[in-house]
Amino acid sequence: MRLISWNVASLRARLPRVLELLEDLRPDVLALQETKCGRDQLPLLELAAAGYDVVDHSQGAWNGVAILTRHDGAGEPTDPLGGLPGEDDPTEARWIEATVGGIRVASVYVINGKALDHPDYRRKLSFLRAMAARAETLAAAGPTVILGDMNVCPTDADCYAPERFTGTTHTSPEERAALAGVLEAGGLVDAFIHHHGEGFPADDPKGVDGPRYTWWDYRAGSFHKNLGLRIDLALVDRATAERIERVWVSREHRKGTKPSDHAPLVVDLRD
DNA sequence: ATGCCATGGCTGCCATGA
Repeated sequence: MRLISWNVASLRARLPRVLELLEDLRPDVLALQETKCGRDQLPLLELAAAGYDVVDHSQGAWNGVAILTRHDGAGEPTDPLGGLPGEDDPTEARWIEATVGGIRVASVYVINGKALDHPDYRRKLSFLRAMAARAETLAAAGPTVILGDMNVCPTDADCYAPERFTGTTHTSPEERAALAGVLEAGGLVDAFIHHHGEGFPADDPKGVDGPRYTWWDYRAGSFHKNLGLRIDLALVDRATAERIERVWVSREHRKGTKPSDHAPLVVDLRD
């Protein structure tokens, strides 16, 4: 079973690249973030023609998450739930979950936070606390995989220049503790680290398992200089972690025409 | 210190991103 997490930064703008990924990698599950379109604007016909069903939690111009499932894949999505229980602003579309192939799968786009003294930063921490509560509930009920853009670098090794991020979002101790709280509450592991260990190098992005980072700024040639962040994660329960065959980042899908600034994170599970 | 690039919304810029 193959699950992929990808922040596409507009599904409509990225549709050719999404269709390319579906054909190239044939995931059973594709968790999308930042679809940035209303439900009535989703390219359902094109995705169906590619062999995929969609469950979504859409807002309009901002945010938006979805879970795509392959028709002949691990199973149809059942019991979709849009919105994170306990989130402080339900009008922001940042969480969708559904059961696929016996796993409760969530696609999440965590609040950016903007700056440590911005109200959104407090909301980011609050959102992560609500995620922890949800992770605990889901993991108690069965196999759980939370895929998405966490907007937090778990450690300094997940940031190309941690010294430049002191006093900003994404690397603050509070955010890291809040993210760690999600893993602790659910008894989950970071699939990439579980598979590769903390020592996976950030300076060999062209290696067989791809880069450590999942995001690079569009500007200043950051991608080609490998100035990136690892902020897109797959959080999985310990039993499901035993099924991990490979976890890797597809650098190829960050290249080429009109790429997203995020690369897809691929999780391959043994059946 | 700011812009670098890219998206959407509303129409020549502003908001957002990480």
